[in-house]
Amino acid sequence: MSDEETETLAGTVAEVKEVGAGQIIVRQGVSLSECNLLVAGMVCRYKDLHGGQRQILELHLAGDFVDLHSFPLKRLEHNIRSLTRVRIAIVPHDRLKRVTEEHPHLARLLWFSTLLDAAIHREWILSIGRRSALGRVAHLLCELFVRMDVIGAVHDGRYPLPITQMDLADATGLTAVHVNRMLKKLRDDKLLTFRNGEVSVHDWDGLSRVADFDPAYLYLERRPR
Amino acid sequence: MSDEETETLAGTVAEVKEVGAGQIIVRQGVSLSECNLLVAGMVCRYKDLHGGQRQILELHLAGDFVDLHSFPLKRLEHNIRSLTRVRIAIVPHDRLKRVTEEHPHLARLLWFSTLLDAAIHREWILSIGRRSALGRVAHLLCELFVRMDVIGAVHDGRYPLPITQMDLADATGLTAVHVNRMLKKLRDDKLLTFRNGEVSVHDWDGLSRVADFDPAYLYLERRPR
DNA sequence: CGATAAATTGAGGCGCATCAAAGAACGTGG
DNA sequence: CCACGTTCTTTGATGCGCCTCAATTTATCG
Repeated sequence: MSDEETETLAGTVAEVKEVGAGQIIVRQGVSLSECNLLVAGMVCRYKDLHGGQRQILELHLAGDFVDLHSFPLKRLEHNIRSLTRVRIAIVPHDRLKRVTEEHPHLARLLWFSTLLDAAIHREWILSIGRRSALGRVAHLLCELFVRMDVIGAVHDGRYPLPITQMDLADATGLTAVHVNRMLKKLRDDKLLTFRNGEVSVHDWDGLSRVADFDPAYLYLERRPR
Repeated sequence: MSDEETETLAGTVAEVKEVGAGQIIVRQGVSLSECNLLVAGMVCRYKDLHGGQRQILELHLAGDFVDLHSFPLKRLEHNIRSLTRVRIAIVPHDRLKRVTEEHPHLARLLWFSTLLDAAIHREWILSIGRRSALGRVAHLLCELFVRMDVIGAVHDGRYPLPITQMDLADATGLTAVHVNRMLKKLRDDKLLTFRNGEVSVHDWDGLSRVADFDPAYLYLERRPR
């Protein structure tokens, strides 16, 4: 994104607000007229079954345009909830409409951003469908390592992860008890430690191997305009 | 989509070709300069782990713009394979670029179409992560019923599904053996029959209940321009 | 510092996988 | 149109990975 485009996008922000941890930011089925750009903190998208089972669909970090897809979709079929205290920039749909019509390249970048979410969804389908419990946990923590690294949140192989093991369970399709056992195994195998809201990677190559991790799906390479 | 927009989009087609069953249409990682619009037949997107386990990510029916997301993404991180003999319309990226710049509303419709895929991905994450094996199979067959109905392929509660039980297994994160048992149970419970490449739904309400199916994620309602 | 939520560990059970083999459907060529 | 190989479906027997239930320890927060 060019500096000019960054400025154009920044100009669409109508308001910046703070929300506490554990708050529902967008509720499924509600008609929407604005999007939420996550400035600081962490949120998740999730869905529940009637039986009460919860599945987290994606984890979002600072910089993510959490519900940009509500612009074309008009409503969401899932909920969005803050995992920590968060700062959110509000972008009205009508401003997005104007900006995307006047700036085709920026429009494609925004489109790209929603497609990146879809690519992450697909990797999660693979993960939950075919990876072992250990592989699933390892893979998720690999993904977050790379995404945290992109936003400069990794230092000395460590990054903050202020969520519970139950959240990890809901993201991987496991139970909190089993996630705990898998984390113990990763720790015992000297691959990584997750403690006090921080992930510390000790052996990236070993971890990637267990996770069968390939960052290609995160589309990190520089792209032509 | 207006008649004029339909015509505009039709004008972007450079070529229509036929491909046999079981052919790879797009290979992961390859740089792309055109998209494939499925005119007839059925294709799937899938990914493999190094261990050889396969996961199908989405099933596509006639009318689906199978890899429209390659337009902004430039390459795909998964494969696309024909499940049956298919007819495909080829749309070059440069024509899409021109059309989307000149027709903002059509651009949003195309964006919407890729977001619908993402919504389907999310429902699959929920399905594979939290539904029972029976629920997963039932839910997938519910989804296909509704999508087949949209394209007018459902007659007397029946629709064609020319794929194998192994394909169903790869789509639901199960084994072919267990899918077979779940199909038997659905049959014994008089909910549906899947035989000779055709699904016959006997009890939609019962099936929906077992699947915990809610078609909201398919965004079927009419939307404002 | 007390209350509450989260992490940890153990014991036991179930759902789905794995392995195996027979039967049915399908495609292909004679 | 039938013979035949191949793929797909079906069913049974067995095992394991993850879930469930439960209790204790540790962290978090007002």
